[in-house]
Amino acid sequence: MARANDNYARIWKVVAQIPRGRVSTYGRVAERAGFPRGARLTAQALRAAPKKAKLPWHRVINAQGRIAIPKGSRSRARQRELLEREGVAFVNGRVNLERFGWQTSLDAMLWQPDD
DNA sequence: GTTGTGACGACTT
DNA sequence: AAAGTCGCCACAA
Repeated sequence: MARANDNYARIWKVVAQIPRGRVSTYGRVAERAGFPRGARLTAQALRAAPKKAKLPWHRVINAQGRIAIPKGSRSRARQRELLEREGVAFVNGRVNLERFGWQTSLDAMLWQPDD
């Protein structure tokens, strides 16, 4: 039987693959890690992620293109900073997933650094 | 063992 | 557009 920690590890592995300047969602990360409906697992895994792992945790946002961390939290503002620093634009507090969403297959084909 | 909760998300009212 | 409902997974009480 797989322990919880093993599941976290699978999530972390996927998160680590998100390229700089791109974002993914909790649901899509979970899906790619083998948990078709495990969006919440991704959230758990990221909260539990050791700093030592140096994961690009900030590249994971919700399916609405919004930062999911509760307002008022310190990391919330930090996540936005880190993303904007990578060139991810926020419009009305939202990221356009069409543009910045990490699409593994399409990435190789149509991702242009400029746009 | 049960219950409530959440950095979620798809669907239905 | 907004508010419920339900499925999912781990965790705390």
